[in-house]
Amino acid sequence: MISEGGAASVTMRAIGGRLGVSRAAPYRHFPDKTALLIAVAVQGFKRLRGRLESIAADSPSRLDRLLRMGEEYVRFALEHPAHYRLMWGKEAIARQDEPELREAAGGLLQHLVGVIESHQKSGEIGPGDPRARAYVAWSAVHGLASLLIEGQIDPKVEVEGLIRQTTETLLDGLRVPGR
Amino acid sequence: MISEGGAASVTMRAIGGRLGVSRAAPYRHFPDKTALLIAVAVQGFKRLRGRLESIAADSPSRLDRLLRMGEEYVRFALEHPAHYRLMWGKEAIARQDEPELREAAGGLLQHLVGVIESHQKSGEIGPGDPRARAYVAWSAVHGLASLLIEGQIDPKVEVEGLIRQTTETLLDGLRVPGR
DNA sequence: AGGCGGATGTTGACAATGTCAACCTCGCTG
DNA sequence: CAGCGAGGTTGACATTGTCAACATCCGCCT
Repeated sequence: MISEGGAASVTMRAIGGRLGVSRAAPYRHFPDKTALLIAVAVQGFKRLRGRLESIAADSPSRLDRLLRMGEEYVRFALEHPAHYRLMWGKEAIARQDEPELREAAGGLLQHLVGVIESHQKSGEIGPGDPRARAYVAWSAVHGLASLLIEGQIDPKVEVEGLIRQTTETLLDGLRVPGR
Repeated sequence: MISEGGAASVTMRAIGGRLGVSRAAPYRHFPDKTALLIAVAVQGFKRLRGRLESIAADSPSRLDRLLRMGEEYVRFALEHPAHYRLMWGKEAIARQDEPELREAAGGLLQHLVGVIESHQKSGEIGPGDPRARAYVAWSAVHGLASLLIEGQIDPKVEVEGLIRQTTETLLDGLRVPGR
């Protein structure tokens, strides 16, 4: 439903109708609309993580791996814009800290940190707190994904090229030894 | 109101009440709640642009300028999280392409492109489509700002350091000549 | 001065929505 | 076989965005 009509079209009543059930039925399964949306968001995080991990698995060749992970990340966001937006929007999900959400996002980060550490060991990425470097990498891809999704990027720009350039520039920066 | 109670607290009635006026009064000035929010978002873009331009103005020394612009960008987002979120959320602003919004955001981009071009001329940034390079830079700071605002970054991490590291890594990447 | 129009504001009303409470209705279990 | 709990239903309510009809008031034209 998110994909089809945007987050605004996701209403308790519509969910019920879609399932051939009444408007209040979802409340037997989720305490809140917020809780339901969080569950959907968490599922999104898990899918995204799965995709990134499968890339890391079948692409052992070194730096290539991080590059492809970044590209895949952005591609996921482009394929499921509404879903991706939901994963981030504290707007739609009006709640301070949902442990499940934090955990799902944390898993993603953890995976990235692991990859970065391995590249640091092989010297392809400069030293320094891998967590901080992971945040930097994450910022780059997340930022690009957001800009693309929100339509802030001139449609005339060739998207695949921009994605590649972003990931490569990021890697160039991370490669610099003295930091 | 956005700062105080989040975007959810911004209701037509509350706006009216705040101004000592009735609930429908705002409709004499904006056709829509969406239109009103867009106006607020546009104002946010203008303020942000103003801050970035003033930095560019009083910091003619070369690369330092881009660095400080990036830091200022993230700082703005941290100071006005709800406002910054509104500027991006297609969630809150359910509308396809609002020309005013696009124009405001475009202005920001244009300024950034100009700065990048000047640095390319002086050789501090590698050649290539300045527009594309601007998108890359924008992605980095926007991504970091988003992650910080949405509370995705471990609060134990020292924020100012992370901001600096992000901007420096970005610059390192942009500096690489052969791209 | 007098009147008129446009800008601004007000109240009443309506539909959509999230949510709760009271109630129903099975199928499984002690 | 009685009962209980999971799942479902309808009725109701407050909130909200929004429109229509009506009121008010200030400045301008004659």
